[in-house]
Amino acid sequence: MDSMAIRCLLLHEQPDQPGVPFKKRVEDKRISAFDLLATVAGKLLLDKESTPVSSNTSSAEDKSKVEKNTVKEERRDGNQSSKLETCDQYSNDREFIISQLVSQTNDLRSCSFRKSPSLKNDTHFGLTSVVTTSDCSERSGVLKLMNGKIKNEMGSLPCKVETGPFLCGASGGRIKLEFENKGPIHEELDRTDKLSFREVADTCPLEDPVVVDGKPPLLVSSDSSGKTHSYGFNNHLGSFPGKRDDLKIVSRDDDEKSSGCTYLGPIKKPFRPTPLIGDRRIRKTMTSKYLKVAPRLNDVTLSNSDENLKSAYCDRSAYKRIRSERNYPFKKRKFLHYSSVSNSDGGISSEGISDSPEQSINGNASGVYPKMRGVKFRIKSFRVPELFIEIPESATIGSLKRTVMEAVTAILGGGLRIGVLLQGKKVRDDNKTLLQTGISRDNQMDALGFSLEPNPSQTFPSHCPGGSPLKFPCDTPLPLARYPATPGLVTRVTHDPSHEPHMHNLGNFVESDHDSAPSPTDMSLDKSTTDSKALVAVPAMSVEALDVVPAHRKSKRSEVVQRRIRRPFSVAEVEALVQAVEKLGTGRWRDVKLRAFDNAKHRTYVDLKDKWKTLVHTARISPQQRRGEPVPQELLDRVLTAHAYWSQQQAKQQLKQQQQPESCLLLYNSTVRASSRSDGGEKNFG
DNA sequence: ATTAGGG
DNA sequence: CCCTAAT
Repeated sequence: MDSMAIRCLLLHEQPDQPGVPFKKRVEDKRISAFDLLATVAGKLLLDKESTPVSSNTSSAEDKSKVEKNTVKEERRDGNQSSKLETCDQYSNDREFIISQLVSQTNDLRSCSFRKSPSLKNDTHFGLTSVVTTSDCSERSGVLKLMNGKIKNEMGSLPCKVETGPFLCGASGGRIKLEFENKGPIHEELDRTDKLSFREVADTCPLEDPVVVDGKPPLLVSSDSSGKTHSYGFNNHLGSFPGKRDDLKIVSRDDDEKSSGCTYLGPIKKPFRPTPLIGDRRIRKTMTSKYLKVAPRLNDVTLSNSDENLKSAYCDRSAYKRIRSERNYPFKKRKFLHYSSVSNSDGGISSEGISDSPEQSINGNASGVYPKMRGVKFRIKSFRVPELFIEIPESATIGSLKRTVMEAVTAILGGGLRIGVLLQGKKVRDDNKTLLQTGISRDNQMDALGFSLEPNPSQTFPSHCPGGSPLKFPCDTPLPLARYPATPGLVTRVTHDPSHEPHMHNLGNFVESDHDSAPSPTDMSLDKSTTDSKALVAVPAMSVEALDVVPAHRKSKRSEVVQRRIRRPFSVAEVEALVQAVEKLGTGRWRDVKLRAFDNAKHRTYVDLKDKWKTLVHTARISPQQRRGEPVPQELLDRVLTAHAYWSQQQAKQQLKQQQQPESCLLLYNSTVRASSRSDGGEKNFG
């Protein structure tokens, strides 16, 4: 019946694939789209054997051949119809795309993987497969768009749902993707975004042991308590002898202490009987507290896992919003205990960089580095980006699942790219070698991380008239701040005005958050984004969503919680701050934030408060002692004036409060008395 | 979640 | 900016 299928089409055929072709597995529905992506992504990063990719990733010729990648989905559900379409503008460096999801049923969305023009004409690789996710959520799982909507609403997200690893596929828990590439790594590994899907596919070890802990997408019944796991899926994959790489896809429990389980073999251990809805657990959190299920820092999760979706049944409104929160401030993550993961090779610590057999790297390496040394990476997991979903209460769980699947599909459909983060900064120069970049087996690799990024050029449904069901959060999560995205990389989607928060920002000057903090490396802040005053949103999955934290952190003690990047206030911001404070006073930072910085997601009320503090200080010191971008004296004067005024007001208030009690019984006269007394107080201060 | 302050 | 304490 409603079986949803994801068809992956790679334009080229891959000739030599020993063992059971990946293609086959996909076709056999043994692997989910996520798996595929995860694998691809993982391979992309890790398996560099074949990457001499040289310069022109895609020639003009190639471009011409690029097929319009589209993720089109149309659904006619009652009176709602939505269409999801990605633009076909692809940057050269984006090589793989999930362009279509093909559903076997009429209302399914289709998506297909298409490889953009290959870097090299000589290679080829192709894979035409169909992944059926039908059984994922429910037997009758259909990925048709539901009435649900995925919104970009940020605030009130009463629900937190913990989703399982794959939308379809493994049961609850996050899936970890671990790679241990034993093969040589090309020195230009950082050139990730130039890898094409083809390349990835080429190197994709089809025979890698892929074990997924969790219910098999196909043979699962949600009620199956203990045996929900692996079956089918695992078996299939497990049957593949893993040789070249040790690829482990492990899904692990989301619980705080979730200790991942890595199964190398086809057999996986039972998950603790947890209420599962289909393949995903939904946890209700009656309290508005976020579940602290942050991922371990060194994990790269490929699921919403940690991101607990807040389940919310609190929202009585017609819609329930489910928010998959992912990027949560590192702060939260830092508290995670690193329960010793029972993972196979467990150590979080150990795997840093290890020597690999030296391999001759092709010409590219140029003789600069006579001895090419390999670097070994291990990515434990990737996380899926944040999604906001809105769906009618009347919707069924099944539709919910489908909606989520849809959302994810939409994201994936846009294509992903890999980002490399070093010391929290994005390494954009794809041509640098690892060594040049500072990634060598000798260094700590402390801050090396990878991230899945949305395809920049992708345009999400935001444009769809009538509001598309998919929306991405307009705010940019903190992570972004930490890992400043390359302006160019961040997809900026024009917001749907209807969802735009009140903009009474004084003068609206506060540039929405161009989150990409001007990082030193990125002075090329393209004007394009800067120019347009239009509010832009960064697709949820943008950058950070998929943050990947270094798999090899020192883990010692320093869960080095990276500090937020410094973002000096611009004069315009100071102006807005001053104006807001003049009006609201110094004790209402939250209001100040809302009023003047509502669009600047990276400015928290605490930041504003701190800024005010420094402004006051700055205003008091001599101009010579001031540093940074000079703030107009006029503004500083206003700061002092406002500060003095509000300090006085505050004092008055305190006086009142001290006096109020006395007259509290005199309801009738209290006001009069209080005011008269306060007047007196005012004089004292004045 | 906010506010206030010290660091 | 971060961190805490107190709301």
